Amino acid sequence: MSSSARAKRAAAEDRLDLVFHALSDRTRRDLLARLAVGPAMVTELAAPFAMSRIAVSKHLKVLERARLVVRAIDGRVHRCSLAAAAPQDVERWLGHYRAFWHDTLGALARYVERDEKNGRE
Amino acid sequence: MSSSARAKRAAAEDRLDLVFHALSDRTRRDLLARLAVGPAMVTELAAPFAMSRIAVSKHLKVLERARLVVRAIDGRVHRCSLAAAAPQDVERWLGHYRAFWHDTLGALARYVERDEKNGRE
DNA sequence: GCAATATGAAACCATTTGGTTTCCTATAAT
DNA sequence: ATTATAGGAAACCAAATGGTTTCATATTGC
Repeated sequence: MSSSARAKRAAAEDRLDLVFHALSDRTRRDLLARLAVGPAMVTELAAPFAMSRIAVSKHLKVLERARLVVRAIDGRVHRCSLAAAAPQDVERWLGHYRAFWHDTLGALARYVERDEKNGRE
Repeated sequence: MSSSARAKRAAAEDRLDLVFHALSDRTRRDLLARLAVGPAMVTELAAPFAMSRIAVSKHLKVLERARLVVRAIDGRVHRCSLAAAAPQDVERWLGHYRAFWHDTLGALARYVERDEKNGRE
């Protein structure tokens, strides 16, 4: 149980790595913005950018790994769309800091405390 | 005006790059968590980690560049603390996606629209 | 069947990243 | 004055990033 909890925690950390890294690139944020308007295929997504289609394709893969984007393959067309579900772990993580920034300190301190108990490393 | 608006926007984008990148590393997130408990000097911050002080120092520099952490030099001691102010741009950015994920689509579409008008690129 | 299209795979390249170790410089403390 | 302490700087290294180009593979349209 403690071991599975640790495993789950490690996975959540990985997800945070993936999501934050995915968001740290302007091109990828632009792709998300475009996808927010509606689904699109890869070529369509790549068109507005001053870089090769392959480069955009790689960015899409990063977004997919972070599970921010999903892809439905239909014949030769790959239709990409924003993942419907919010990244809960990210929201949760940021929530603690928002609490800190807004009402100064309490919530995050509690978070860290809980964290220690939960057998971090 | 439109040129200065563009410049400001580019700066905001850079900030997003910096902040998201800073958050994409587990060590750095752990540092933030530690700092949320209270200010600390570099050696103190480095102690719990299985890496050199210099490595932690570099991570701190990344957090500083993203303006998530500030440093007050007092004699030979560098006292680091969480930046008091929330990264507004980040909050704003995420806010739009939160809106999308929660009430599906509307807010983000509006965001993108406004974005186009505001002379992106 | 054949040409055009949508896409990925592989190999490559320069730069950045996350680490290290080995110095060097201030400031304290005794 | 000497020694211990807090810290950065520089040089280095392996691995990951963000690009590229070239080639390969399905699918679709005629």
